[in-house]
Amino acid sequence: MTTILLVEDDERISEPLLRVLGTEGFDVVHTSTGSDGIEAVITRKPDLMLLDLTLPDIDGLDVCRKVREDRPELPIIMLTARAEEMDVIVGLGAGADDYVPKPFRLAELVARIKARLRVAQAAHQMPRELTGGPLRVNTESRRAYLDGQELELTSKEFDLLALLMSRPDATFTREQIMASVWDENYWGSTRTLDTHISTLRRKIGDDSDPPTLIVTVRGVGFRFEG
Amino acid sequence: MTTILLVEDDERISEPLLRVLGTEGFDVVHTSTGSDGIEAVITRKPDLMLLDLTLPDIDGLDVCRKVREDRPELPIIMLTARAEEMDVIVGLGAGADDYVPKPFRLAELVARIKARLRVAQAAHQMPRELTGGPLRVNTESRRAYLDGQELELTSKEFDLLALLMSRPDATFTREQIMASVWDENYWGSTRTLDTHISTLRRKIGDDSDPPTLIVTVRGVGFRFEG
DNA sequence: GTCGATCTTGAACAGATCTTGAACAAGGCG
DNA sequence: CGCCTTGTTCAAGATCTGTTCAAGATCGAC
Repeated sequence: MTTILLVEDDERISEPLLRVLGTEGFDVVHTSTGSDGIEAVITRKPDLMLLDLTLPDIDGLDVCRKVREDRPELPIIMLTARAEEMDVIVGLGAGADDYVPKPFRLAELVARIKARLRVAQAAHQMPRELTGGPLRVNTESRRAYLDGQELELTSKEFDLLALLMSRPDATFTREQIMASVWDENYWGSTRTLDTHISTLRRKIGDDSDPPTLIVTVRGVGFRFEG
Repeated sequence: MTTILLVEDDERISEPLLRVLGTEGFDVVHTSTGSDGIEAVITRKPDLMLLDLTLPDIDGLDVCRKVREDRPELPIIMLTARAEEMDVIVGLGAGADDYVPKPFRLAELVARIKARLRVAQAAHQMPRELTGGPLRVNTESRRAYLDGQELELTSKEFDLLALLMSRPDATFTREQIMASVWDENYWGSTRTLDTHISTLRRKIGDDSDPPTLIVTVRGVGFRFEG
């Protein structure tokens, strides 16, 4: 569950926001003051923070800096009263990730929130892990594991497995696979692909008959089933 | 000098933008088509990319994805014709860092550009001290230690080791290493890299067979395992 | 310019990896 | 069932890759 912290004292803004974010499936924590907001960052560990620039107690920029000390990676979106203020904020370099001038369209803010969350996620789980069945594949380190134990795959075998596992349950045609794992215009008119599928199946322990992990789609290609 | 690449075919938008960005002290490269844009990313090495969603040749989203393959860290700001399109873009997850709906205030766009550059810079700062296994590397003093004892590394050897250790367990392709330690467009079609890996391994005492610190990923490149 | 350090290059080797064809198995269709 | 097509497996050999060495080129300090 994704938790969003909203620090905003103006109810005319917070009320509709809470409603929309709720329907979008987010878990929303709301505070009206900066100090409560800082506390909530620690206690509620939000995935993203929406921060009003003008708060009754502490300046939003100071809240931002304070939060940055503890959670430098937390995505923070600043809500500013006027677009002109953005220059100032950026100049001050408080460390917000995004700035949305009020008034804003709710859909736009939601889009920005999702964009920010996606970027944060991408940056954090940089090791792109593909899992399916007993297999785990890390495309960054180029290692593959069967039941937690590392497999010794060759380059082609790894590419092949990673491709199939990138879209589990999707059937890849032989042409697609050749174009992706081999060269775009390579045309080994032979049994090359089958041989690799064969050794790969053996290495990943897919020895039932017919195989259950890498499934043959006769006349078309292959499919990975997690 | 900070270089910004603007990919935009509509002159009513690009013309004022070029002017403002120029006065802001940026070095601006302008292309009108997506394919020229992709080329400019490689040849001009921009620090940030402004990308129109609708281009005469390639869809802006495809340009974005293509660029992401080579330069995953390049900040990309998408210019979208209408705010409503943002939802779509975000949903498609092409990997832009920010989305600015047209029409936009120039000051706001400039603010966003500066914010994005600041974030990118902060994220890029290499940690001064890298450790892994018996090795410790200080990128500031450019010294490396093996079990606390200083190593005598040449410049290339140091860069190579620092690069590999900057992301332990990540496999770097030969191309990535050459682009990073040597020049972007250097193409020593020879065994240069291997020779350096070889001497580096000897110096860091990685003499088991196969080596355990700098691991060969056959057909791809190398990986540091701490 | 000279000298030493560093970097690059090509050759030779070892070994891993890939490809190929053949033989066989399995499915599809009349 | 018989025939054709398609997929699987195997072993052999071709090809590709990485390692190391030694020599030559280049660079930088003096």
